[in-house]
Amino acid sequence: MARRKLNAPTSYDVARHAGVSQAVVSRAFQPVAPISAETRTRVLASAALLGYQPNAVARSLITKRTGLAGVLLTEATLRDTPDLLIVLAQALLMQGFQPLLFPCTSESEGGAALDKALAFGVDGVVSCVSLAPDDLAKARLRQRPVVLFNRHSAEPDALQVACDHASAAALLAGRLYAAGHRRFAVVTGPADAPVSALRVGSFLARLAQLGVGPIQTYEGDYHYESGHAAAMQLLVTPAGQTAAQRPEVVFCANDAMALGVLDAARFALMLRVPRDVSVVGFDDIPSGQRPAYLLTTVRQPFKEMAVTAARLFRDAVDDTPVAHPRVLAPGALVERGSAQLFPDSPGH
Amino acid sequence: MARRKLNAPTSYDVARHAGVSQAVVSRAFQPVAPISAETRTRVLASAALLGYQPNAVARSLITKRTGLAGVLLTEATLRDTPDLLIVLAQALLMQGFQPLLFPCTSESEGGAALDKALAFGVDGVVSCVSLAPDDLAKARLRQRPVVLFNRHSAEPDALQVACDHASAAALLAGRLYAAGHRRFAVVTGPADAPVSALRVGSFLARLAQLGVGPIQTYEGDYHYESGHAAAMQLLVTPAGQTAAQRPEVVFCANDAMALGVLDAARFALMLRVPRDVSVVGFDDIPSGQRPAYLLTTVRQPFKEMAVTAARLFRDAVDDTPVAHPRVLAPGALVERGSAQLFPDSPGH
DNA sequence: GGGGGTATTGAATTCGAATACATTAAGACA
DNA sequence: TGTCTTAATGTATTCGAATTCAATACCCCC
Repeated sequence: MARRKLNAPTSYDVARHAGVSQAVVSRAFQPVAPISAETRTRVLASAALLGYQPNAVARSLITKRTGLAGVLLTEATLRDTPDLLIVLAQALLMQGFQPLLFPCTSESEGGAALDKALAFGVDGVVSCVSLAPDDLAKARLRQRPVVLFNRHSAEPDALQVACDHASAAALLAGRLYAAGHRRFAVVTGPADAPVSALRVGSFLARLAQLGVGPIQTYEGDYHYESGHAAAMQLLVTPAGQTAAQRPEVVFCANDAMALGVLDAARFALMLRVPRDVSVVGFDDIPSGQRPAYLLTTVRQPFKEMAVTAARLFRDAVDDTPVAHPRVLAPGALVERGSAQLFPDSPGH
Repeated sequence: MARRKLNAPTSYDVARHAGVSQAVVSRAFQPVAPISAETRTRVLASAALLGYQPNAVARSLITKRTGLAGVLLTEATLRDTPDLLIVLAQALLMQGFQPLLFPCTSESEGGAALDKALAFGVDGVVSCVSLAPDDLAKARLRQRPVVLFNRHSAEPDALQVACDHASAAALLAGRLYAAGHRRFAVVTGPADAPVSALRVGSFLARLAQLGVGPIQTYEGDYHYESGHAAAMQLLVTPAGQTAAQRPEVVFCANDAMALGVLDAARFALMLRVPRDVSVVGFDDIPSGQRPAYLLTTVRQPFKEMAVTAARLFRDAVDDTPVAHPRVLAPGALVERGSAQLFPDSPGH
């Protein structure tokens, strides 16, 4: 490996220029250290003159801190809810950590991504992908905290911040039932998506509780197109069958698919929404808020979740004991025009 | 600062276990180094057993390489075109660099972000925000290459990959003119957005060339809402004025605003699109592709641009001379239903 | 004026892996 | 068999800042 020179000045250069020892230069850059005010200003002046900045790599070698936060997330998450990364990055920065990105193509890559993150010397990890118990154990062994974001671990003291998908989905199911709906269909996310399982599982459980069933299910992949395809299968009225067999409600594990369902229903199947069919999703992505969609959905309080996660993260990195390692944030039901939510509404 | 212990094994631990010197362990982990095949496998076996991974920080201290690529981008870019980050991250990973994120609230924060990135010891930077010549000079002094992504620098040997916004915008203007349109309005991005300036500037220049003018302009902020507001101002027909004064075409500096214009036109102003007004944008974001919008726009070849940028980046980091430091990728006109693009179409 | 304390400073060491250089072993060949 | 070459290994040093510990200076007060 070619030894490339960096023209960056070192603490020794500054020391020579300021007429002090290297140790003093080092101290001048720490917020609290045994150094007189005059010396500090003189050293900082020399440093500014020479354009010196402490070398983060050398510093990390001895402090065991890099100031890096590994952020694990799937491309699907990044694509569907870019806001999540934005607020998470902001929150981490606020706590003094720079987000180092580990994009994963699928949920199964979490372990490998964690290994990579640890190898990079991150101070800890915020994971928006699933991690096996073994992976968590490895991180713990290395003293690297892991905050699970919208992911769950059985370990009782694991740090986790999540939206209460289950409660929100159950609430939604109840609302739809109360509005008089009895024929439901569900579009799930990919089989390995834990969040989809939570949402769908809880939705179905609540309906079962209410005596509704059986419910037709379509396995999607979180993308718009799969929602479209799902609708084409779930909502067509085969020859000889009446519209009375058609589901009144399609619940989708995320908004992207719900938009696909909506478009397929309106533009391909010529159904009126919500008169002929109600469509509900999960996430509250921006496009669903537009007048062209007005999607009824559940909003995750990403901002609050991110701030909480970042705080948990910092406390864990600092070894500050945390009172509540598991935080569940309530999802907010956002009622818009894509679903019939009242029993007395026209059409019923 | 508390000296926290890391339970991670070091190369010395592996050396002891494998019965070799530390230097040999180091060599076992380099792809090409003077070490016998048997020794290497033995060392790697010991390493695997102990769970050893070379400490990236210590390695970086001597190799002057961190394997980190600073990625500077605005939150607006991340929100509107998350795909860009996805493909850019993938491309950088493919070249062996981990993306370290530096989100910027505005274009003006580029310099500060660059400083931070350099302080973190990144091997180089891919910047999707503007940088002043001074900033570029600083990075050059530190031997840290900077690849500008969709941003421009006057320096002749600056590394840059960009979409040819100007040509695409001019082409679009020509197409609209040829279709018979003569009354245009424009919604720009924020004043400090260079890409908006390019797109709008070129669009207007082409129209001026064709003898069209003057053209009403509205300064937006790249967000949906500002597009909506723009339409409410640009497309209303004040009392005593005829529809003949209304712009036939609204060109928006990005898709997000174009969707706002579209929705305002259809749902608030009750105009038919594209019969009453044509709306065109720039970016080809997913929501514009849906049947609810069918936005006519220009697609940037992000994938190719990202791959090119990552290759430039790697070559620059490796000091490999690059033949073409400035790459301009053509934008593709995507014709959909939101604009009247043919002279003989009904409505004219 | 001297003892005890405090505030600064400097010299030396440390972190963990990479590498220049020295050394040894093995094989080639006359 | 001895020399020369090449490959493999070990030893010692290096990267740059943080930190430990010793040394100094200064001040207070009896």
